[in-house]
Amino acid sequence: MNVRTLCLAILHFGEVTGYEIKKLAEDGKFCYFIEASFGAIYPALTRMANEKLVTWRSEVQEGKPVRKIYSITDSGRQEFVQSLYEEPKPDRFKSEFLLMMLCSNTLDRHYVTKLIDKKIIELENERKMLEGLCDNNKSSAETFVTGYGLNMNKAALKYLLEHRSLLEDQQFSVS
Amino acid sequence: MNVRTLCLAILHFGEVTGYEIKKLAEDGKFCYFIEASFGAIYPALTRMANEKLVTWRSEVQEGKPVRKIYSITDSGRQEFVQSLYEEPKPDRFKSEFLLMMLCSNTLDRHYVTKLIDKKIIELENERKMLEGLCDNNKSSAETFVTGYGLNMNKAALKYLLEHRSLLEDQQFSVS
DNA sequence: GTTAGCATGTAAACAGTTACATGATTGT
DNA sequence: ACAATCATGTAACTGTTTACATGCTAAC
Repeated sequence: MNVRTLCLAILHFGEVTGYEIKKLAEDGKFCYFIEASFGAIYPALTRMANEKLVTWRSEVQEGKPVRKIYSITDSGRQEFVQSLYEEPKPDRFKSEFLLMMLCSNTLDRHYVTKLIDKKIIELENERKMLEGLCDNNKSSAETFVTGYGLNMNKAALKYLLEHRSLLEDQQFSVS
Repeated sequence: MNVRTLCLAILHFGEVTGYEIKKLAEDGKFCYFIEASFGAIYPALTRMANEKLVTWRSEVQEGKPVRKIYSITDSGRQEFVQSLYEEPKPDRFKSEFLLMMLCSNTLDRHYVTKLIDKKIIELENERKMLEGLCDNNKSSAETFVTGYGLNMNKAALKYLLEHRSLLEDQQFSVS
């Protein structure tokens, strides 16, 4: 997976601007794929427009910058669907929080509690976001994917609440 | 998180070779942090040895290559613990599988079934690996972290089994 | 008055991947 | 025979991040 494929994937579901791609990959419906910065998205879109995988039109708005609205072309869609038949890389869950928890006995006890509290709030906010997404699903595939994320989120939250004492009641080393 | 911090984190828990760091970050106890290739790990260790954050000794083995066993130094440990007090980046779950499922109605029905079956086997293998890790935990922090991973794995597996019909019973587009 | 959101884009710098090189042993 | 495991390392390449540039609106 790279920024190119991410853009094609989002464009496969409808017209968007570069700015919207960023938002959708960050928070929205497409948050399970990769993160991408503007410095990666805009050049990718420009290159793909040259290669005729996407096209765009300008939309002038009053008091706001011009929007470049991108659409996927037939050859773009073809390349995208073809990429779906390539061997998927294994799923990965990565967490700096878990590294901190693994080393929690070398940290300050109150800092650990603060980190856990913050993580709980983060998970609750993510849950609200995901529940919002679930409400306006169109297809059963969308229901499956947003449901998957919500399921993982709830599992993490439940585990944290039930097992945080394992970390907070341990022996802390003095520094 | 970068390769440097990953190496320091693993060395914080004991002496290892570059080769072992790769394995531990791939499959082992440290699989929740980042993936790193040999081409990233070896130069990182060499650089950190120059900076006196780590040291190493050679171990000659018969019929096998020489092993360079790395240890963390006091200043290495100091830098590492300090990095644990920096704001953690949000956790992320990334999955090419979910992208495929999101687009499953444009794929071949049998291919979708095959992908789900493969994912189930992958999750079961991961579960066995994690259960192996859980058995030889030393601290409650380790118990917490391996338990977290196992909990997420089980939640994913359960969801997949209960909801796969959502994908397999949908209307597929003809190509 | 400052921050955040909307919106696009460039260019230098960097981190990390991929491919290659080497070589013995063990398993299929 | 061939692939896999153990084990270290280099170098070219590439993809991406970070920082900068621009500018208007709305909220706090």
